[in-house]
Amino acid sequence: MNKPETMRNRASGRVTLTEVAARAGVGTMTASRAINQPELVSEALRARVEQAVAELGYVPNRAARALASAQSKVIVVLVPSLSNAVFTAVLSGIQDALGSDGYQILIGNTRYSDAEEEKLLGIYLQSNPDGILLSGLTHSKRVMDILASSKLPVVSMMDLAASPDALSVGFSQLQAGYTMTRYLLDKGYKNIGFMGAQRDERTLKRAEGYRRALQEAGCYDPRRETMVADPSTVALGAELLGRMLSVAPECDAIFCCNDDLAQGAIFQCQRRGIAVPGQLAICGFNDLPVSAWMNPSVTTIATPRYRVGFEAAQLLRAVIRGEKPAVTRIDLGFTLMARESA
Amino acid sequence: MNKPETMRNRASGRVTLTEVAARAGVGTMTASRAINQPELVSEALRARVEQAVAELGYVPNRAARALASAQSKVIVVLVPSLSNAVFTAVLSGIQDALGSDGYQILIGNTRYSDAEEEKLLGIYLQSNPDGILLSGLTHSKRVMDILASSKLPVVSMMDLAASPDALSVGFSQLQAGYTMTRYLLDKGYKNIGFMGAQRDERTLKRAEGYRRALQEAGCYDPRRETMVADPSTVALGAELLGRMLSVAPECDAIFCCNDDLAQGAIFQCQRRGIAVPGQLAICGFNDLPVSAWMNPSVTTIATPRYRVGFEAAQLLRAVIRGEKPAVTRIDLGFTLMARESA
DNA sequence: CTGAAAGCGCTTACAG
DNA sequence: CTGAAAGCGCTTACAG
Repeated sequence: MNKPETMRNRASGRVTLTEVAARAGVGTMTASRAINQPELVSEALRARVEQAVAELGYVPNRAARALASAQSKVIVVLVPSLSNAVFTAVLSGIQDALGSDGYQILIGNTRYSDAEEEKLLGIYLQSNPDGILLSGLTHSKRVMDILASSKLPVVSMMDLAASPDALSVGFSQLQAGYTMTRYLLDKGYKNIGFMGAQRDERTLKRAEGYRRALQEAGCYDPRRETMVADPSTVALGAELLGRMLSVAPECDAIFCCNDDLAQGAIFQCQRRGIAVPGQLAICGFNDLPVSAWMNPSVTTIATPRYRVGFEAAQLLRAVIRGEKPAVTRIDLGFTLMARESA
Repeated sequence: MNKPETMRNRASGRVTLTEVAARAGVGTMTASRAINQPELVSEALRARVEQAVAELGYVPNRAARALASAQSKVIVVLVPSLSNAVFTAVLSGIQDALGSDGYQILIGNTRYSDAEEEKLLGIYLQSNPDGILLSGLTHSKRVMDILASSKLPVVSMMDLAASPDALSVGFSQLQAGYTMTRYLLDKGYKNIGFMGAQRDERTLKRAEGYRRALQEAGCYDPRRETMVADPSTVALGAELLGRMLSVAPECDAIFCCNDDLAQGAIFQCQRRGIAVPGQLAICGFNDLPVSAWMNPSVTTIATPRYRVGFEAAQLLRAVIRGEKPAVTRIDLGFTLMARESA
């Protein structure tokens, strides 16, 4: 009566659509339609199939569906960090934009490494994704090649692409760096330093904006620029402040490429008895949660990361559906938050 | 010569194993073996297949593999939050433990919601995962039912299960809450308050430890307990401090269920001119990055979240491989960090 | 509105 | 060490 052991071995042991259909007394593909396109099926039939699903505890097999339909409903997201609150906010935006649409989001953490990005991309491409969300504009040659040969739609997040052919959602990192530096100049600071970590694309662009503003004002001095490859943390901010002050004690203001650096620098000043902003002004970037509350509160650039994720996901979805987006470069801007520290 | 249009329609357009095999002049399944179990194949053959893979740019189709092998190599991870640094550290640990093994990690953010947890579980079960990593011990009846009927191996993270039949990796949240409160009592504080957010399982257990210690010492007063459902943030800590002080101005110490609450409370004290710990001692939980650096530095409990993720993933993998683990309840402990704020 | 047939791209037994 | 056949669980044309 039962199938012989060897015939059962291949099966997953789960309830299949065929069993649901049999129970409902319909064909397999009618059952499929009743579940996936209920509007194309008679009311009574839908009810019968639904009941069979419930009774049997049927769970669709996504792998089978992906294989048969050549559509995975998977979207790959690559972010450089999960410990950075900026990118977890981006992820929230993506989830909110995509979650309800049956998409599965594959999150890859590249840890600011090109090699890791290549590896993750290779692995995630095996899932035959419908589209890709990438952080930043700049990627290794191999990543660009892989992306090109995959022919998949890609949206870049956090910065604005130069070419309107590329899809991007974010704001000008360079502009933001420039704006913050201009703010410090307008406040009368002259010897303005820059502290950067990670050497990632966005930090470098902010530094470029910083440099440009100072050069225009005729007070750029490369001695006042400190850039390290380590990840951005409060501890690093504390350390870099010491380094900066020993190299360039004349600094009257420091622009930190991220808020955690600024927070660490301020804590270090407090320990050393340096008044902020009295003796030294310090500002950050991103407006992380602690910045508005600590004393002194941190002057910074608030960035629309949640919306970046949300809009990027929306844009990608539109392209996947075959729409030709009117705007390919979505500028979400940024906001200078003038507070106590600078 | 070409297949008619209608025959091609179903295909994904990607290079298949069959094409790789043809190019290498071997059978499909030999090609499969050369790729997946190269040690079972002759050196020369492996080289030929490898070359064909490279020339054609072959990317395996994960859905097809999952379907044919009834093994998805997918592991589902459900965390209650991504903005909480505790869980991003857990995720890092999981990735490090699993990443190199070909596992794909499906991350679900339940946002501290039972309904969301049920929904995510239902969706992720469609991917036929090999195992599940869950945060916490307590879940809704529906989640427990779904889990049971899935028959999948499950490891609970962050706390220790009562039963040795369940797999769990973490530490005793209750013990930790007790320990912190004992520390405050030993320092001579009598009117010790508790500030909690989220009302999640772990917060409730820490509160229970707090209560137990105070009851033993004969100085428990429910008026000094403030618990809200909102997510734990610095801003909330600042707000709750105000609330606590208006209800129970006699407080001489406050135990916050999370560091961000403690940080917010301390910032608020600074704004109100309340000396910490002179007039009011404040301590937190989890040892988040800012806590060691701010002034005053925050007395807290350091929790081994990275290792929780790492060990939980290892344990799950062992069970998936069919091993019977010697220890089903892995206690990673916690460390009291006595600093300046209490 | 409903269904039988074919096929998605791979792997599992099995045989040589 | 190597391979032809069957099948995983679903959906896509196509026909009625």
